[in-house]
Amino acid sequence: MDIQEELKSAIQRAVSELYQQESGEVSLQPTKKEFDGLYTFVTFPLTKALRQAPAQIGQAIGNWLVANSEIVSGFNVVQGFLNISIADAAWIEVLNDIAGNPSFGQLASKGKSVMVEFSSPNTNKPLHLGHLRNNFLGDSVSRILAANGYDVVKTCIVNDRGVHICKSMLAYKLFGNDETPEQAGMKGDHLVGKYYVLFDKAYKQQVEEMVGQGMPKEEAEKKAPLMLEVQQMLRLWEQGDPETVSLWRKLNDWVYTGFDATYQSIGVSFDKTYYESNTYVLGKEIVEEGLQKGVFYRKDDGSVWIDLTDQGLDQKLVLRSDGTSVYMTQDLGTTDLKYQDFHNDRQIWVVGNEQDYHFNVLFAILRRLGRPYANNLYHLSYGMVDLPTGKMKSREGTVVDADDLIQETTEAAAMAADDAAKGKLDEFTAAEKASLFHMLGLGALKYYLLKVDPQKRMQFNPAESVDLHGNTGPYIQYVHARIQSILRKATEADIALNGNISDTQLDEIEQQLVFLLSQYPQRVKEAGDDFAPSYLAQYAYELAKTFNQFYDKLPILKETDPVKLQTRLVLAKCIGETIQKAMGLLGIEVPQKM
RNA sequence: GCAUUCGUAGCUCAAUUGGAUAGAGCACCUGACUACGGAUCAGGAGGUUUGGGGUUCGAAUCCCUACGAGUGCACCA
Repeated sequence: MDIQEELKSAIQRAVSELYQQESGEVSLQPTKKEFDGLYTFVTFPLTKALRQAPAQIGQAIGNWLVANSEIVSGFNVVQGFLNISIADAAWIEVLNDIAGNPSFGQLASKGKSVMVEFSSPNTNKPLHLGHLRNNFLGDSVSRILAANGYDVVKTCIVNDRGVHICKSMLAYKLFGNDETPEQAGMKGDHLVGKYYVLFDKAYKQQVEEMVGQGMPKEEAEKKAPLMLEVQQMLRLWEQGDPETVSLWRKLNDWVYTGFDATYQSIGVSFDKTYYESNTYVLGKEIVEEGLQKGVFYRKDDGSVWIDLTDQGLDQKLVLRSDGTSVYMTQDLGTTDLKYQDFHNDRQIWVVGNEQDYHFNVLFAILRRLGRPYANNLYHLSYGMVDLPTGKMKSREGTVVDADDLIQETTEAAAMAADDAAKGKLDEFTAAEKASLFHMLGLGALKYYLLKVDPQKRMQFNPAESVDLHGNTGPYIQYVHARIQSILRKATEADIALNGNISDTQLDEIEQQLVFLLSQYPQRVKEAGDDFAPSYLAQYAYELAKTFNQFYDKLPILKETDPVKLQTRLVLAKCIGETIQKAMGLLGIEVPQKM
């Protein structure tokens, strides 16, 4: 039973019977805590059409509902707000429905597919905090879309070629002495990152020396021997020079091994990985096509452009005068390629907001080219992650490394367990403990990054991110463990959960909990519509918090009335399952014990 | 300069998309049957939603404006 839908249609009937008018779409909102009731109907919008005072309308509809709807048990009117209370019997029916539906919250298949592209790292350095926000968002949005009934394809485009990786390659060639990750005792991505930093140091030094000898800085930056060598290396790579290519392979392989370990550690995977070294030449045919269609135009020097000034955008280059492609050309090509590979109904990119303009232009071009998919593209843009000390800058060494961060949060969880778990983990093996602490540490981190609106720039406070109290991942994980403990005790006491609860009187907080549970599918939908994991983070917290209040207020196992005992156990079980599902959509696992 | 995003408690974030007395957590105070798991719960204090104007029954939310912050405006990716 869907109480909300029934209420809506009941209100529509009320309006048409009482006033002989159509109310149109009825929208309900949760009642504020200080008032009685769980659903609120706002009557202000009806005042004009019905020519009555808001409170009068509320009274009339309220009376009608109590008289004509079985699910409505009472109401009160405050100004123009009609607060509606629902009968216990209806809540129990809802709870029985939820308890009997294993796929509660999984919405019906849409018969449509969506591609989510995220992560998309460069291969010259390890993943850092900013990447984590990206990965967590992309992974979570993929799960949310799947729960919304889409077939989801997760992709990653690895930027494995270009000047940046040549910098690491050159530094390795000059200073590396054939060092391997094993010898260095480092993950491959960290080792390659080390040489990237070394390059930058050596390069800066060269530039400084040249400036000291009187050369303007800009000129020195271009003419520094190291930079010239990097560019030569890139040319050699493009020509397929065997030595260069083999060095490139070696370093990239190390990086991939390192990335794989990180991805596995954070629980992220992809259905398909594209490599830019394979796709960077794509898009030139599209430029031809655009010229023929008159979407693009060629300048005298041979470069190709599109004029988007009528859309408030600029003129944009799509092909250089020497015939080589730019970023935009490649993205046109890969977008087409991805569509040819999977024919997804929608494509989503999880990319930082510094590329907002790029995606505006990309989508505009694809629309003008008449691509059939062009109206179903979406850039999930997210803000940067700042440190309390300011902005992260990789060259200044102020980045927070992803692997280090996960290790720190895991250690924090382990330390907290020492004084909090108090013997509950005694039967755990060392490996089980390690995996639990990883689950908790990662849960803290993911929750911390996902609970805020993606669009907003956010601040990362290391101390807060490992906090396990209050509005945090571990708080919610704790509630799940707590519920499992209760259910275990029930089993030990031979209390069977027969699932179907008979009518009984519910406490206010129990109603509140069933109400929250019943909201879950709608939250899943909203999170999918808005690509907003934060909705589910908040939902999980709200559910966990309300459960704790319930737990504190009412006995469960100590309850003597068998019907109430049964009701509370089923309620607890459903809350545990829903917490697990909601957290699962954030990519966060929940423990049986902690 | 142009474009764009943002500005909410001391700090980090919410606010069901225009609804009621703007809510949580952290930090700070005060309390809770020797815990059905205290990684908890109850309470206190903390706000002119950056300032100013407008729209309307009603604005943190929409419009205008000033101020402040971020990002983008490469024949880089």
